Amino acid sequence: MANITVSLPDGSAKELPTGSTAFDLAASIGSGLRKAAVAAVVDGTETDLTAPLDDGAEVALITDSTDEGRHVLRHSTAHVMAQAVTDLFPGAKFSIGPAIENGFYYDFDLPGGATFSDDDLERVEARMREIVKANQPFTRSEMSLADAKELFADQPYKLEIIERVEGAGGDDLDAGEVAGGDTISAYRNTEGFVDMCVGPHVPSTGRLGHFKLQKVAGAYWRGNEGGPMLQRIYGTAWESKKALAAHLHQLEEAAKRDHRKLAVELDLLSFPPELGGGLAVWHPRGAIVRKLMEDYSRERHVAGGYDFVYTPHLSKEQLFQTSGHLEWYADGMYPPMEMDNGTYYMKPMNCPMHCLIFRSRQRSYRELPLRLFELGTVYRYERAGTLHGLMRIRGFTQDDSHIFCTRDQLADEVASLLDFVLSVLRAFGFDDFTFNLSTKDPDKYVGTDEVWDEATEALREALDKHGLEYGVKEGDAAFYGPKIDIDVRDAIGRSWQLSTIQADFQLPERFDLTYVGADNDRHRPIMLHRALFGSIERFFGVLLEHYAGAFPTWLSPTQVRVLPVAEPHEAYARSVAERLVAEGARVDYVGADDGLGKRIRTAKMEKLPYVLVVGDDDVAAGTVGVNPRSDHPDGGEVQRDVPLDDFVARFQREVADAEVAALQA
RNA sequence: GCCCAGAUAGCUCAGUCGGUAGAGCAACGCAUUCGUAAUGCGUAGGUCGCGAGUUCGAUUCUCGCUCUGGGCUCCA
Repeated sequence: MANITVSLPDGSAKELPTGSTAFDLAASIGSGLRKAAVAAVVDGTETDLTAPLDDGAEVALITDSTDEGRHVLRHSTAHVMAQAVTDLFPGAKFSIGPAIENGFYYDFDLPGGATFSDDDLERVEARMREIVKANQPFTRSEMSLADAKELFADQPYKLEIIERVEGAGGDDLDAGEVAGGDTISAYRNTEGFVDMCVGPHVPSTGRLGHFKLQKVAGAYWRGNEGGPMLQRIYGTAWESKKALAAHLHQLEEAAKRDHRKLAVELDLLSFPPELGGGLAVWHPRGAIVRKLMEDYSRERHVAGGYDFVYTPHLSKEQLFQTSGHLEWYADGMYPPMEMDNGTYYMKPMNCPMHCLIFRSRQRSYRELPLRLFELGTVYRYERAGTLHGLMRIRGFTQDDSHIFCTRDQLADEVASLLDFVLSVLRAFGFDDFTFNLSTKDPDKYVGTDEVWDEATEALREALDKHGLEYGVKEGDAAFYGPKIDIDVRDAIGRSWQLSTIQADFQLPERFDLTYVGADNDRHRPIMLHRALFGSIERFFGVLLEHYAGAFPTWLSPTQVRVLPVAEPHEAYARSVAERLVAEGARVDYVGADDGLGKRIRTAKMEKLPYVLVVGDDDVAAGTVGVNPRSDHPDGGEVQRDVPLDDFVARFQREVADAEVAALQA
């Protein structure tokens, strides 16, 4: 019997009997690898473990605790879910079911337009466990397009995918479904269930099991709002019970940081139903944090050479006709208000008003770049289903600026903006950024192609000059120009889009903005739209989750709470509080009506940076007991008998250092 | 806007197979005066999200609306 020789990623070679599979290879290397392998990469292509290897093949095994391995587990689990659903709901049509980050989903069309309920999830999950227990093999087969159409004759969504493959000739494929070309692959795990899929899959359903179905949702077929709505089930799947438990635990931790929950617990703000969806009121404790953020923003903008302006919240329709918003952005605007002298709209953006300020008198090239800055509150009609706490609301304030400059100034201006943005974001504890360049939406833009190309090129150049890596989002630009969006990653790894820098050659044209150049001719300025926080509300929400409600001392609503041990110490405690107020701290005092333990606990729940406890010793010696928050960089241990002057000095240094660090960031 | 789920005291939640509701925490009062994450006792607090319908009777069943949560689409 002849042997084959395959090479491994480490460069070594392995000899195996002819007909051996990647699974045999794994088993020959060791039992650990045999258990961990879920698929293989053979000569650069992901392949089932059960496929026979050719002589001379380069083989790398995919193990279950890698991203690729989990992808295989999740995709296979999605198949099992589809099988379970078709068992429980005879006649159910299935469309696509890919692996996604941390899990998978599958979309179904249930007979008679039926929908899933939460109870169905349990039934489906139970059936899935039976399928896993039955350890059914995943068997791959390949067939022509014509045969595939016959096989999936009663699966209209699969047919549509096949027909798309026919029409597209390999382009525009559905990820994870088909490989392209004129062959379709399918995986069968019982006579009754076969699904079209490129694979690879685990050898058999018994390899799966550490999964949990999470939620049902509606989802449009191919994401098309006009198309049918399918029923989607989301699930998560992992390589081990431990990994699954860890993921579920992380979800719980994330839920504890939810800004909506923290906002209630810490009495920061609320969304009264009487106001309507997506409209918030800021309570004193939230408002002070917001004010500190805004003050900081203003300081930085003063230093950055910005001029401050204010503009109203609504305008006659003519303004938004000139700007193009009524033509291109009407869906995002509140409905019009009819008044005796015309039709008014709430402003969805500040830019048209800033254009009016530019145009209010003749401008000289000597004034450029002119940077108009406003904490401008805008109103956008977000569809009801899209609202989400502070992250997506209908009335919000942007730290907005419009910079009018010459073409020559554009590149430098964008480059210095990038520095400015990053330094402001770093001041709030973010240091992991992602950049995206959004290009023209071919269906929704104003202006000529040349101008768009020039603006896009200017942004690209600025990013390149900074040596920043960035993604490109084709067709994601605003209607008036391309943009750079900056996403930040928070303390638990979630990504949020905050800042935006947009180049605009259109609004200066539409508003007929000009400046007089050194040559005494009139020229058209270029406009940059930019927001650093993006929306103060969203930024605050992200910040709240980033810090899990424990704001750094300089941002904390209450920085210090003073607690007397018992009644005799109250006068001294008050004098400590007064001293701290005089030194510029935000301080409160809680008398000895409750036990000390209780009051400390309450302060800890409120996530206060410092609790000062004073008793007999402190009254006698002019000292305090310092109990810092457990996350304090100098350690969270209680220190007794600290001279009040020492604490004041420490506190002031800490706040000043944070501000200096922020300003220098 | 579309699909699913939900709304009971300030907060977290229980409950009513249709006979108008209960706990813990918080609030308030009294007692306690205590050295670092919950002192004890008591009081008050709810047209059970809003509006219709069915019913002798609806917080409970049905429908509509509002708001909320999870998705889709869209977006700062």
